Amino acid sequence: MNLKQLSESLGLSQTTVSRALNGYPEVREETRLRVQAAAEAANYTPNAKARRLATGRAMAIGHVMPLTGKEELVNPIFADFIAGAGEIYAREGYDLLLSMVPAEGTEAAYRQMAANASVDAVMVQAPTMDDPRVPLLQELGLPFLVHGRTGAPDGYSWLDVANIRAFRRATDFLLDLGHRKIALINGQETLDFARRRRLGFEQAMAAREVSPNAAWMRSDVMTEQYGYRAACEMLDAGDGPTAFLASSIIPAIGIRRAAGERGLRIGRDVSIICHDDGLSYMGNEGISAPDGPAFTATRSSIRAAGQRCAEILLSLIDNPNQPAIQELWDTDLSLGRSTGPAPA
Amino acid sequence: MNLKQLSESLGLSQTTVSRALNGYPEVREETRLRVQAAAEAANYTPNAKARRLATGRAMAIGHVMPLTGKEELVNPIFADFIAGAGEIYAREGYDLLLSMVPAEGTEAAYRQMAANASVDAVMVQAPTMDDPRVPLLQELGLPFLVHGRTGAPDGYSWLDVANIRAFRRATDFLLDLGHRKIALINGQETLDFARRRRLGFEQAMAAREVSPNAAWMRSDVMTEQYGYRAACEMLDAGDGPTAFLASSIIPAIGIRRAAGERGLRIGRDVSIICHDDGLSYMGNEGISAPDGPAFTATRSSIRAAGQRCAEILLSLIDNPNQPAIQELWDTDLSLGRSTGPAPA
DNA sequence: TTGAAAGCGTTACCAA
DNA sequence: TTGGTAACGCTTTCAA
Repeated sequence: MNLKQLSESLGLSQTTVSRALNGYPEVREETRLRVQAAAEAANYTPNAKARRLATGRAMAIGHVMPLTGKEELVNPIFADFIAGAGEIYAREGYDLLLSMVPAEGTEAAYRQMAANASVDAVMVQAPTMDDPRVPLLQELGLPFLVHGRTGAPDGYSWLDVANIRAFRRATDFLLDLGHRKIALINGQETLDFARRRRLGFEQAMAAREVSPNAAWMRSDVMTEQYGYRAACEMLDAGDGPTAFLASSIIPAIGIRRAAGERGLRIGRDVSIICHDDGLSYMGNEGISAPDGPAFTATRSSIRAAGQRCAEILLSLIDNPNQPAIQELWDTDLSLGRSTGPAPA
Repeated sequence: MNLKQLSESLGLSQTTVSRALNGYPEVREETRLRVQAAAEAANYTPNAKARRLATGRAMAIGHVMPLTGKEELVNPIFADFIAGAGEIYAREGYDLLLSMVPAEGTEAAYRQMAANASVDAVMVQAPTMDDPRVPLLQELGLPFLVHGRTGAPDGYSWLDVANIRAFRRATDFLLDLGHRKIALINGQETLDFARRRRLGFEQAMAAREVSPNAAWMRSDVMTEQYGYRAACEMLDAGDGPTAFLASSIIPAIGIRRAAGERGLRIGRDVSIICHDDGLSYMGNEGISAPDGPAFTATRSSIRAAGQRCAEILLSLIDNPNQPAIQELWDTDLSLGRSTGPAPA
């Protein structure tokens, strides 16, 4: 059943039927109802391909996932974020176009998308301090939303979690438990969030006049190896940390392993907290078992972030000239679980 | 630049230019070259939207990822598989449409895709023994390829790894090292591959006349919790297994944790092997650190499987009436790493 | 408030 | 081997 047939069956023109179905105001209400009923009855769905051609809109959003050689894994949070965003896309009739490309190929991927107008907008994930995608997408004139921020977070739209606050809180939580010997297993500081997280950690420590041990503040690509080795070094040096604050679940798994091998029980001898809101897709995996690390960002909060990001992104398509939208989200803290008692 | 302008600039008809560019045989070679050169020079790309309408083809492949409540995570292997498949799709001009939906919503998702013809074919992942998607997609007339097999693997196309052989080999490997007390941490047997893997394990054990301990053969949703608890029980019962063979990396992480907490060193006191080729997307995460579990399916082999699956799927679109294609792949074994010495 | 008709940019059929 | 032209199914402009 297509528009022509439907309109003929109603004794109306295609124009009127189209207008009625698309919510144009110049249709008599009675007509609209009649049309809607008929469309429903005939199980009519407008042909997406024809609509795309006629409107010039792709009715699709692009998600590009860069894969670097170092990455063993994809951030599990990616799935929740996409699930949330995809829900909104589907509701609004948009498709989600995914391309996973080698990191070197991302620019080409975006250019391709722009060239053949296969997407109406793009979601940008895991931004670096000086992310080249921002100027690129501006040049291409493709609407985009950054999940996270770059070093110069102006002139474009983003949604970010309050990383400084999240890490200040997480650190406070450990301090409240009596921990003083806290290690920070952070991501690379070329990523905006890593810098902010360190700041939050430092602020919380300073507020209690606890000086952080420089040897316990690490910053690297967040692999399990990294977490494992860092924890081994710290724990084997004697008088090691009683708590670890990790920037992702991946190194936290390594930390847990290092602790386990030394007979240290998580939640008893050593505490691990990790915060992973999906801003980093660098070698992350995830796990949130009881007795494992406590999280400061939950699956549902990440899904909600995905939804909100999608909403903003879609609104950007319709109003390309509006001022940039910038939203700072507070983290959905779910601490207090298995983080271990205070040291004596 | 569109076809009309290009053809006018060449003094040819749109028809001829279109034919030249699309490799139709009835074009004089000289003409074709001239057209191709002009297209190149003008940086002409056919408008995908118009082409879709004219041909009726969506030029897109659907990947539906069901999310169940139980899943904490997405299989990391999913990324490699998609990256491989996406490479082929991109090369052939196809888009990858991803939808992550709650498990209950998958049927609706497929019906939607079929109804508005938004995809030309569908990739089916993680099939169960009696997967309803197979008859559904047959009913919908949507070409599809199953990665894995259902219990009745006939009448449709699939690509699967030789699970029996993979597990026979992995078990042999452990037996060769001298292990006799081997635990099998398997997935649910509603999944075809889990049954096959058990068979492979049993065959290898039987061939050496080692009788498996029934208490050490587990089958469940592959979460870390599951692996952790199973390993705890086995290790705490006294005279526990010296080696674990896991059906996914997720439970392997739990096993490793249980071992660590008991002061057992992986690769010294206990061996862990896991095989994860991406056939299960149920709560999997992945990790392949040295000194961690050894894998019997590597990232590159999974990527290759993704590529091959994509090739087959695309070929199915063009020849809808050909007999079903069924390919059984051998696993790219990468054993021999950190699996631990034989017990005394 | 409704309708006729002109796009949108291809592909594909039928003639030449 | 090439060209004219009718689809493809919608949206949108212009008239009524």
